[in-house]
Amino acid sequence: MSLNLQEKILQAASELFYSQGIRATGVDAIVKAANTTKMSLYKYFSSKDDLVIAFLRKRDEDFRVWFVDQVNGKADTPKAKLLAIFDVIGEWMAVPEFRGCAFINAAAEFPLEGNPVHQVSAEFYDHFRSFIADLAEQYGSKSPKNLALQLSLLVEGAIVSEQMKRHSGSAEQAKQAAIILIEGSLGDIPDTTLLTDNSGEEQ
Amino acid sequence: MSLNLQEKILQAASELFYSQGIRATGVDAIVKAANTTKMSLYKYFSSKDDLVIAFLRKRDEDFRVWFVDQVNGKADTPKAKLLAIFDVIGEWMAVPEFRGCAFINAAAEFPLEGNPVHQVSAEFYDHFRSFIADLAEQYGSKSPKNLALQLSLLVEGAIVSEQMKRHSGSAEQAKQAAIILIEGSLGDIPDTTLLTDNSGEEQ
DNA sequence: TTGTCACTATACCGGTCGGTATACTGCAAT
DNA sequence: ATTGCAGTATACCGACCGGTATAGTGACAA
Repeated sequence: MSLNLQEKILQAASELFYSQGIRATGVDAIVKAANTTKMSLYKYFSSKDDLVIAFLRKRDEDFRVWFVDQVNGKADTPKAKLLAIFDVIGEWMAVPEFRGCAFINAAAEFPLEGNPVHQVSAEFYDHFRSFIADLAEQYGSKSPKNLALQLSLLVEGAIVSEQMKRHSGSAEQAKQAAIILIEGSLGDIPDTTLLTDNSGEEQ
Repeated sequence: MSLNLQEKILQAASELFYSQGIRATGVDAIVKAANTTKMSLYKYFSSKDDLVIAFLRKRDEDFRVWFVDQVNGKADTPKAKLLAIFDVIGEWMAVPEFRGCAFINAAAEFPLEGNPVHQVSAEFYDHFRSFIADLAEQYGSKSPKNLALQLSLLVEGAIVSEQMKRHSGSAEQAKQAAIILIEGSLGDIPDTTLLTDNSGEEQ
C-alpha cells in the first residue's frame, strides 16, 4: 500500500516493461501510467536506462524472495524442494499476465554482453543456479553444480517454451525430466562426466 | 553469390535484426547496410513489419535445412542423431556472432501472442519439435512426443543460458542430461506419466 | 508570513522513427 | 529514338523518442 512517488513510478514502469517490452515502452507512457510528470520521473531516475536497471534489480530481489518462499512452502526435503521448483514455475506460468522471464526478455532486447541491462539479467541466473546448487548439495547429488545447471536449463527452456505457446505442458514435462535427472544424480549411476567424449573438465 | 536487390536488402536486414535486435534496427540503418535507398526497400517490402516477417520466415527455412543437414552429417542411427543435436547447437553457440535464438528473441521483443512476429516464431519450434519427435519415434522411445518436448526444453534452455553468459558449458550439460533422458525413454523404465501426481493426460 | 520543498503543468529541444513524394539516372527492349 | 522500368537521390511528412527549461501549485515549518 501507500507507495511513495518513486516507488509508484518504478512499479508503473515495471509493469509496462514486463508486459510490453522495454524498448516498446516510452517514458511518456510510464509517466501517464504512474499519474505523474516527466519532471518527477527524472528527479528520481537520471535516465530511462537508470529506470530499466532499477526495474531489473528490484525484480531480481522480489522474484527470488517470492520463489524461495514458494518452494520452501511446498516441500521440506531437499529432493522435494528440487521438484517443487517445477510446480512453482508451472503455477507462475499459468497466470494470464505471464509474459516469460523478464531477464531473458531483457537480455534478448539488449543482446550485447557488455550492456549493463544484459549483465544485470545474467546475474539473476547466477543467483538462481546457486539456489538450485545448494539444494542439490543438500540432497546428496554427486555433482551438484552439474545437476543445478541441468535443472536450470529445463526451467529456462520451459519458460521460453511457454512464452512462445501457452499451455503446451512445458512445466510438466520439465518436471518429468527433472525427476529422472535428480534420481540419476544420486550415486547408483556413474558420474555423468564419465559419459562425455571429451572428459575431465568438470569443476 | 550475386544476390538481387531484394535478397540483398533482406540479408542486410537479417544480420542487423539478429545482431542488434529488431526494434533497435531502423530502416535507415538497413538501407545503408544494403547500399540502397528507402524507396527500393519499400518497393519490395510493404512495411518494416513485412520485412521482419520475411526475415523470420527465411531464417526458419534456412536454419532448419542447415540444422537437419548438420545432424544427419554427424550421425547415422536415430539415437546418435538425437545426441548429435547437442553437438550441433554446441558448435553453433561457439561462433562469435552467436546472439541466441532469433525466434526466442523476436518473441521476447513482441510479447503478445497474437502478434504475427510472435506467431511465426512459435511455428519454428513446432517444426523443430516435430523433427526431434520423428527421431525419437525411430529410436523407439516409449513416448516420442514427451521425449521430444523434454529435449527441446534442454536445447532452448542451453541457447538462452549461453546467450546470457557465454562459455558456461550449457551445451555439454544439456547433452549429459539428454543422454540420461534418451536412455531412460526406451522401455526398461516405467513411462514417465506414471510418475506424475496428476496422471493420464498424455497424447 | 515567508521560505522551502515535493510535485505539477506545459512547452520545448534536437533527433530519430516509419513511410512517402518527386525528380532523376541509366539501361534494355521495341 | 522512344518508352519503360529498376534503381537512385533527396527532401519531406507527422509522430514519437529521451530529456530539459520554466513557471506555478499547495502544504508544511519557522
